[in-house]
Amino acid sequence: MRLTTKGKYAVTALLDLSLHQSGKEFTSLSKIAVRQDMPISYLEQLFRNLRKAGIVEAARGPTGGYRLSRHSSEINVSEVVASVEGSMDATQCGGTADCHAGTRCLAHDLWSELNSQVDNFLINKSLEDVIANKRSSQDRNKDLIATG
Amino acid sequence: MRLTTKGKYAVTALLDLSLHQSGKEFTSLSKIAVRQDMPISYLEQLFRNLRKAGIVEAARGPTGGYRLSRHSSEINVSEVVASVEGSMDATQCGGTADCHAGTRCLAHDLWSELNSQVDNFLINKSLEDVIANKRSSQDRNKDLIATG
DNA sequence: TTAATCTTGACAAATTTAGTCAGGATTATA
DNA sequence: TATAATCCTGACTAAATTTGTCAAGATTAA
Repeated sequence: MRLTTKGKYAVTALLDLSLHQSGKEFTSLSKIAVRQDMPISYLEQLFRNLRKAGIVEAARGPTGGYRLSRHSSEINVSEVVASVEGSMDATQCGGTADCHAGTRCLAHDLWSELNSQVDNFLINKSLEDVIANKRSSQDRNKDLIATG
Repeated sequence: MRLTTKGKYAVTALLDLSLHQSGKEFTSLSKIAVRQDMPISYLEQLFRNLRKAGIVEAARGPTGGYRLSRHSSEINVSEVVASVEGSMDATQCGGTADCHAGTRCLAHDLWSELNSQVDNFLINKSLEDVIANKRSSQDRNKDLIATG
């Protein structure tokens, strides 16, 4: 089970894309790179995978860049992470249950269950959900200021 | 967030220990190594940490080995994993929320929530629980055979 | 035509994981 | 007391993975 900066960069980059996308225009990687403080050449590598996975669309040339293929409510965090770093599977055997001399190891079911927990959580989190939580916390602060 | 063979070995080794411990006797690493097909020198490294964490007790000399410090129902998987590979924290910042130019990044709350999910799950799983699940699945098979 | 973008493949540095090794300390048993 | 089985410790190494970099090309708005 691994969740590295690769997957985290991908999620954050898409959140940035989502926040700055109004309508159908494209956002360039250089803008994301500056705003989120990420190496642009690394982003290029990640967006290759995001495009292959059908999560973003690209346009070349000036005014080009990337945009989400679907609405942010239709993209979940699990598929984003999976697209750049493969399955987060926690079992030693990749689910085949041949982790110990051809049969399932003592802990196999434990890791399987952990997989389900994590998957369920991430599949049910859309990019929109993540942004909404972020907003609501900001709104709370605004309210505090507004109401003094 | 990482869960590598280090943590998985540790959990499996303790499950083995728990299964073969009747009373207060000690089990040698060489037996665990053979039964679970793990490198003994690697186990030595892991058991250092498990001992420091107060999860196992050691005895030297012939008839020596390791045993659980507490009952298997009082040892949870989270502390076992943590003792050999440190926190599984998924945030980029280690929880300090300074992941993006000194302030929290767009995804900070998401990874924090993921942490809680995983932690809650693993803290509430004792070694005994894991073994019980294993047993119950075996029992089910026995029942099938017994009832023909 | 130019410059800004994406596109692709290969490469490289840094870090982490996984595992080894040699020697020492302790202790039950013969 | 000698022996052998164990734990104990620190340092080391090899392999894998992560985290990038780089160069050259293709596309396209202005």
